[in-house]
Amino acid sequence: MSNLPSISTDRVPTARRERRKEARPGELIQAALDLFVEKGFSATRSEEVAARAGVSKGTLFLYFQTKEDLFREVIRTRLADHFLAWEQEFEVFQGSTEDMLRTGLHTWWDRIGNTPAGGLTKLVLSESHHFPEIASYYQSSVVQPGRALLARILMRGIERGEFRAVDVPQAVMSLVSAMVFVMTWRHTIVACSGPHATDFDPLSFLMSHVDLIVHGLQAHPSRSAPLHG
Amino acid sequence: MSNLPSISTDRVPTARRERRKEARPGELIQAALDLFVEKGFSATRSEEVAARAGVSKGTLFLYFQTKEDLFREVIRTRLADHFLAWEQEFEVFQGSTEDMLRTGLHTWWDRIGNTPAGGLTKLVLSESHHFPEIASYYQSSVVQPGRALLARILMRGIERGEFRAVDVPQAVMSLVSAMVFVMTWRHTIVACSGPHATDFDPLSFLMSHVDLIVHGLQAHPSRSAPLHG
Amino acid sequence: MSNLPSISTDRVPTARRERRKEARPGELIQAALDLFVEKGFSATRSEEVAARAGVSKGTLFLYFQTKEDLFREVIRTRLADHFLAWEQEFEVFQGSTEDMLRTGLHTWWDRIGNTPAGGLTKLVLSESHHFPEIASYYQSSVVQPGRALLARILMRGIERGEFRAVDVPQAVMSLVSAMVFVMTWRHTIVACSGPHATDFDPLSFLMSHVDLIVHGLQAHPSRSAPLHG
Amino acid sequence: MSNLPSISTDRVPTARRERRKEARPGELIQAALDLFVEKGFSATRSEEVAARAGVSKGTLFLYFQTKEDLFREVIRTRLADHFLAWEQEFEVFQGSTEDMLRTGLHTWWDRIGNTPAGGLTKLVLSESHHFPEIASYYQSSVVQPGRALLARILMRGIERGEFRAVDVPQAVMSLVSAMVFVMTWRHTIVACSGPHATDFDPLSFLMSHVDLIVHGLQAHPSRSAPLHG
DNA sequence: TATGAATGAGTCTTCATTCAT
DNA sequence: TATGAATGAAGACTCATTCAT
Repeated sequence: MSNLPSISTDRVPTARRERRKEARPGELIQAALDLFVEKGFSATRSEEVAARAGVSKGTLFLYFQTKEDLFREVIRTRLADHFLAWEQEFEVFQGSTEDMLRTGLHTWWDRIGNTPAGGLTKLVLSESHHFPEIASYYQSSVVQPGRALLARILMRGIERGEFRAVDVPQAVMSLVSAMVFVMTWRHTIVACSGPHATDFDPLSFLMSHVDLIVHGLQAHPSRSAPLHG
Repeated sequence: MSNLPSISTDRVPTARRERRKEARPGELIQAALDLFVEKGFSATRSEEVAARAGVSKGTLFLYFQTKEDLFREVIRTRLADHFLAWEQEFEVFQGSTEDMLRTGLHTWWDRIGNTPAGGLTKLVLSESHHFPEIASYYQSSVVQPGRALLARILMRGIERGEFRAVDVPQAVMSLVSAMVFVMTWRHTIVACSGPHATDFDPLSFLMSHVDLIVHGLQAHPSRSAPLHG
Repeated sequence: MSNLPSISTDRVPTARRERRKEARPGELIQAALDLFVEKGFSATRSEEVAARAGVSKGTLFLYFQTKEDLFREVIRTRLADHFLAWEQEFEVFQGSTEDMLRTGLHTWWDRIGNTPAGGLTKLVLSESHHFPEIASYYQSSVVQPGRALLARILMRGIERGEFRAVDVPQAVMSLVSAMVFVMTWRHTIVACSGPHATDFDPLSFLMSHVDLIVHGLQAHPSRSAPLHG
Repeated sequence: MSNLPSISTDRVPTARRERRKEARPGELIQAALDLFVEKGFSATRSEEVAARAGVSKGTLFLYFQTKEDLFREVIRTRLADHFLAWEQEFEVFQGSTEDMLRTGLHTWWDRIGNTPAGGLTKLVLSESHHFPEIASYYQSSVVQPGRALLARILMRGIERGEFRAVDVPQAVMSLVSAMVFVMTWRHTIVACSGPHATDFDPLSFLMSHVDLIVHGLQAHPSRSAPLHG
């Protein structure tokens, strides 16, 4: 691996050491995400994160000033940075707003909710007393953009005459509450109760929830109801 | 049950000191509830709890084996013991199931959600990694009874023809998610963001949420909705 | 020892535990002084201090908030608190001011310079970069009072016509410099060079220094010189 | 000695890079001196020294085995090597010994005391616990030569009948103490107290000190003293 | 020669819990 | 019952030094 053809220039950053430098942060963030979600933020020792990423304690602090910083980066790369893509997908979506909501939540579940990243929300809640700045960062970089995106979807429905002119921010929260809830549930009750947790399937709950919300939102609820009866 | 007026018990506390002895656990639990909610569980030192209750550190451990034990007792006396009363109120309720839902959530908000006890849910979530047993206990003594109570209400609505025959457990969760959400929100985002948190009023959100859910639940949605009455 | 006659009241703080509480701070300060002077402040681990005082690490922090705090207390009790007594001795001194100076420095050498406390000055110098507040504290609680006391002595000499009307603050510094010097020397050069340090006796240097300050080097300094020729 | 104009040495550095190679140690030493004095020895990270000298961390360790080595070299090149020149100046001095003392201290102040090199003494004191060898080295290569030089001056005064036949080594120390004192003071108290440190001017103190040493405090010291002339 | 990524030893402080009184 | 002095485990972060390139 370190014997790449030395054809081109004599000082190309090809060496193992060089390549690691670019890969390290991502490896550390991945290790941190897994361990934080698995054991909690405070309960995870920074040395464990380093060890799982295959480096020593000191190396971790070469890339992240503090453990809190690492946490912030995990949130940024695993949650906050997704919004740009989502907003673009929103722009090009064709179809009914009801479908949009279902597709949106389904996609979110696949990409976030049902992945380790879904555990971050609970971590932020758990550590908000100890690390208020993290909670603040999460609020501004994840919650606000998320609410804004959902609000645009609901307004699209209202503008197109698909939905009633309900209080959009409140309705957004009705959706957010379900998303937060399934993430929290998965990493609390399920993690503790184990097997009999099968009486609650997050994705099917999300779809039922959207169903309920949409029926509640519909401008002409009578016709469409049979679709999901 | 042990909090009945002390008329017929076998230990009538005559002396002042005697009375303190019996009151101690309650005073400690109250102090613990307030401090845990205010500062978080791990951030609250046992000595602080003792001090607020007016006793010394050692005395706290005379009544509760560990800090975790104290936490469990707080949950039991401040949350779990409420369900008996609620179930009785449910039996005698007269009126539409929609009213019942609104009244129920409103009452819950006044008695639990908007009191320090409402902060316990977030504490349980936050500490579930450290104390899975407490999460389990909360699940069986608070969540399950709560879900059962809400399920009975929804089934009442369906039986009386007021609601569609939706998936009851899922719909219950749609309600639970909002309740959990407002409690969590109050003690996380609001606590951190401060003033501009005024864009979210928990009670009005709850009512909006019920509104949305009920519209989604209604058997004949077209007639009933004076949209924002 | 713990079986003292239980005659008087039943709750006298006679017990071993009680008595220790009052003795502990002093024991810890003594242990800290010895170790700090012996090994340096930073090089002394707090656990060592505790161990030398015969207690555990935690106990140290029961009496002193931080290691820096402990340092400050060492300075206060071993240096700063002496000034009151010295000022009283100054008031009642009878005799020539030259004698006063000699007696003062001699006393200082016996009580401070030649004891472990004499090592504190060098510690303060050494740690002034890391703990500027300590240097500040030392400056205001030791240096300033010390300079003030010496200034009063010199002014007494001037007022009584024994001394020339020299620049008092500067002359004070000439004395201070020697005091600081002998303390520093003892704990630096001597500590490192070992045996051949015998070419420098601090006390006799101090006396020679006073002699020089009072009489100067000049070959024809009038009448008074013969006194100490 | 090795800093003579590079005329006749056997290694004439032709290329620019070649010149850098030879200049490196000096640049690193200069950077180290400045930073050590400014921030203290242990508070200065090796990387900072390298950075200020315009090289990378690794390069520093190419020229100096350890940080302690670098410290030793700073002392050698910036202090120890001055004595040769001073001794030559001593030989050719014309004038009274009192003038010689004044001139000597004044020169020392300009060339050492008032330059970054003056901070080295305090560094040696501060780090003597950690690096006793350095203190030893300083003692033999700076203190002893310094004392010897001052002793020769005093003895000149005695031989020429200008001074009393005092104990020369002790009197030397009286001068040394002031020199050490002003260097220490500048880099400790002043660095911490800031502005109001203006009540102490090192050079004027040095001159006052020489005045006192030479003339003494006495009120009637005969003809010789044009008191503040 | 020069670089800079990687290493890992070392320490203060908190606080739940105990137990002598 | 009540006290409060004492215990001791546990973990983040720095930086001199190395060595692969």
